[in-house]
Amino acid sequence: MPKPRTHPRKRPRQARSNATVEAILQAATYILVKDGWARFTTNRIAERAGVNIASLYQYFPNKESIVIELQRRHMEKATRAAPDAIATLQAKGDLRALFKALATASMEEHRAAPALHRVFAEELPRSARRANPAHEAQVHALLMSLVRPHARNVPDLDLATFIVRAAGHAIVHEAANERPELLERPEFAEEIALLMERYLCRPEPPAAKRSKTRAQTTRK
Amino acid sequence: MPKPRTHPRKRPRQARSNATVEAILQAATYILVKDGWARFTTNRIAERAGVNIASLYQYFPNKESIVIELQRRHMEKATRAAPDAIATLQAKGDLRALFKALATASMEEHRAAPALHRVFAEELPRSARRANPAHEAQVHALLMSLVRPHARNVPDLDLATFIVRAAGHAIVHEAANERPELLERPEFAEEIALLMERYLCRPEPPAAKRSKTRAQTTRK
DNA sequence: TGGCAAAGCAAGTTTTAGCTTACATTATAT
DNA sequence: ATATAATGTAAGCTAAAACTTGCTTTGCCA
Repeated sequence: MPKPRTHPRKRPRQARSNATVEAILQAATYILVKDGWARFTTNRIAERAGVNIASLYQYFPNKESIVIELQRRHMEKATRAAPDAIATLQAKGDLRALFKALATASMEEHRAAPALHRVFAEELPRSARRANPAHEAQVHALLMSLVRPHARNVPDLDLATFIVRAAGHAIVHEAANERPELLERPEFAEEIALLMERYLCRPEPPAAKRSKTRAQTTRK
Repeated sequence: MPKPRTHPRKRPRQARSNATVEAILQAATYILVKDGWARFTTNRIAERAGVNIASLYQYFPNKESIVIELQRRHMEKATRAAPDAIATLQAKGDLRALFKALATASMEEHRAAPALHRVFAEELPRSARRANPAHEAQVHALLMSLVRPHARNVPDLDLATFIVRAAGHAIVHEAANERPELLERPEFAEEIALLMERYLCRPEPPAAKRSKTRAQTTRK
């Protein structure tokens, strides 16, 4: 039994083959967005791209590799804008501003390619999903470091960071799917930022049971 | 061309056939949870259930109907517990307590069948998903009515409700998938409740630009 | 106890998706 | 301009998945 292929047989070298690859990816995007994963077949992709199915298999070893390339490109675009947004905002030193910027960036990203984003997040079978725990952990650590200096009276910062990340992502994602008009409203980003700020920046704890005023807890 | 079947050919009438149906659903659950949608095939289901594939097609008109029945049963179980939790908590009249109870209920539900829940939420193709906008709208309206009496200085309650719902659901769901141990910790529910309460129960607005102390805005 | 409906099954049929083979055409470099 | 690599395609193969047909067995009830 021939082991399943893992690399493309050829890499596009001339302009013509490059165009072929682009056509394939464009057709793949179209089909994925319009018809979903269930009807995402190599035959259909090749047909819509106007290239022969065999050509498709010259540049992609298998079906999965196509969707992986789509995700790679998407991620590339998405992460290009993030760092400077963070840097700019960290200077301001304001939790609210930070989250507003993050929310806005996320909203823009979703607005740019809402359907594709939905498919990546919801519709791909687990096998085709970027299982990238390292990246996830990195994001988590970064967010936590951003938040730490401004958090007030948060007993478990790791937990809080988890909550903030999950909530932030899901809110924008849900909005993109169910209420796309929200992505156009700046107040939406403001509300998200407010949610985060009020959660992370808490008043002095009720001073347990006995001590009424003390309470300088910054434990851990 | 024979139109695609939509109803089962037979309904189980005797004990034996009833057991067959149960075996099918049990096997379907197992496969869905263990191997995911991609390997969720009628042949495999029948094999694991120990029944003939043709028998399966006596009681289920097609593959989708199996997963739909699974979802129906799951929802049935899940919604049985909700109403009294709400009723009990509405009496208390405390936003924090309400959200803590809701979060706890959600956590328990996820804990009971985490894998199945994940599959329903993430892995099913759109065709097999319960597209039930009416139900969604109902939940939204209910939550908004629960929250309204306690919200303070929330300019757009509909938006806030959307945010709260999306966030609440996603946080528990993410936890179930990535940090299942959180589902065991009561503080987790407390943190979620805190997130909601602090977001919905806001201090008097900063009184625009000039007036320093006044500010009794409850606009809209 | 025999007749009939319910239940069950072996062994298909059909379709289609993923992928390959074998050959034809086009570009590049010398 | 011609050898050679790059690119393209027609026509399949293979396997598996959804679903049927035709028949046998089981249970119910008079």
